[in-house]
Amino acid sequence: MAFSDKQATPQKQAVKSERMRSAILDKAVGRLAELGYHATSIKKIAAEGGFSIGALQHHFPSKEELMVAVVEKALERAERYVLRFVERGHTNLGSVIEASWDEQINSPWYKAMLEIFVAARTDEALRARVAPAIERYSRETEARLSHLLAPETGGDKATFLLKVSRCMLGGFMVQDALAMPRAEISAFIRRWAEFLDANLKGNANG
Amino acid sequence: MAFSDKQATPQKQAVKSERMRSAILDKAVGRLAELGYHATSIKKIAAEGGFSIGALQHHFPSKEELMVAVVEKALERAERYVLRFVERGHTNLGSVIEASWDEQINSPWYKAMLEIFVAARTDEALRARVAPAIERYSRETEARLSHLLAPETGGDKATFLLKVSRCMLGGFMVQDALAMPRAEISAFIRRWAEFLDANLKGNANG
DNA sequence: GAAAAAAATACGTATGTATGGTTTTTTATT
DNA sequence: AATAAAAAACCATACATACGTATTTTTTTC
Repeated sequence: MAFSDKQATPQKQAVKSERMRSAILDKAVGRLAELGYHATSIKKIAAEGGFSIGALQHHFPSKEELMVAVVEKALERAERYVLRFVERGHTNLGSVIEASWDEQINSPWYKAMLEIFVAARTDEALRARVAPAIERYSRETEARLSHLLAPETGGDKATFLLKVSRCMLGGFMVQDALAMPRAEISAFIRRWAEFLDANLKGNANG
Repeated sequence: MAFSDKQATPQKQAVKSERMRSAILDKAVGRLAELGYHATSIKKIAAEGGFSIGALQHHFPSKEELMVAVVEKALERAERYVLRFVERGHTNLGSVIEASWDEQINSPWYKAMLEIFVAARTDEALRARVAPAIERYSRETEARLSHLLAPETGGDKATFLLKVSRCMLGGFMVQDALAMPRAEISAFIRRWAEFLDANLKGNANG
């Protein structure tokens, strides 16, 4: 018993630590999605999350460190989402995109990531930390998808249109969706999904 | 002489005022594009522009007022740009888009507008002021373009793909272009332009 | 001399981080 | 096995700085 205690307890700290880290990240994402980058402060995250500034600083020594961690976790989630879709056999891009609009783009994690991306455009140090994660995600996901998505068309065109769709949804949310009623938004997304499928089924060039 | 002076000068104040207004807007755009929304302060604009905070406050009583003015002027410029293109007879969307990437999306005015859009997502008051301008721009531009762009296809599909392109370029700049070498960026844009033209020349369904 | 424009300063608030102290968990010693 | 030392996790406060705006004063235009 004493023996097993000594072997079991050494993980207690690591578990607690990981739990706190995760809680901080969740709160950070919530605040970023709701308030935006420039209104999301370390103090607000701590206060609203119920943990101290000291604890936050211990796990993420600076705001930059925290933001990088958010992006990395958000990209992991996005990667898992797309792969899960494809591995289930949904090879038509249209339905993937239409579902992504609700479940991905409009999720707190994506919105938080977007805030950080925009901040990174004008923050050299932040961009240098974030860019590799984006690049890796983009490369790996596309490589894995290229032979899974619509294999009869070679996958190349599908991969291209997936990237286009990703950009399109992101830009749409930032620009147009800001001033558009819900019904129009989903109609627009649906039309794009239909356009995609029609374009991928018909021919194999591209 | 005194008489002619009195008649010539009554516009002096209005001219000066307009000049100052325009100078402030230009500096604001420059700072927004370079530093981002949260690092663009009234004080920095004033200091770097060489005018006092009082002058700035006189023309734009609040930061929100200034941001709204930037968006309105930016949208005017964007509208003029597209219309000029089409009125010159460039009816193939691909070339419009390819040129837009360099001349529009990567211009300070667009970058500044994007910063404000993103800020507006989480700033209810700002969004309420900005949304009508976006909506008007979107509506009017598309209405005027729908019968000018690729009229043989009915214009509807072309208008749709123009909107898609706008969103795509915006999202691309925010997300992917952040971590992409220049050569890859322009290759991607070119491929999209070619895809557009192929898609609009071939058939008229959509 | 009245009005508009521009300037200067002051105020309250919030930010990110550095610092020093407390508690909890782990490791080492006996 | 018990306990002391070390390390990791957590906490509270202080500091320098920057923000947007309100206020008051000066200058320019009419």
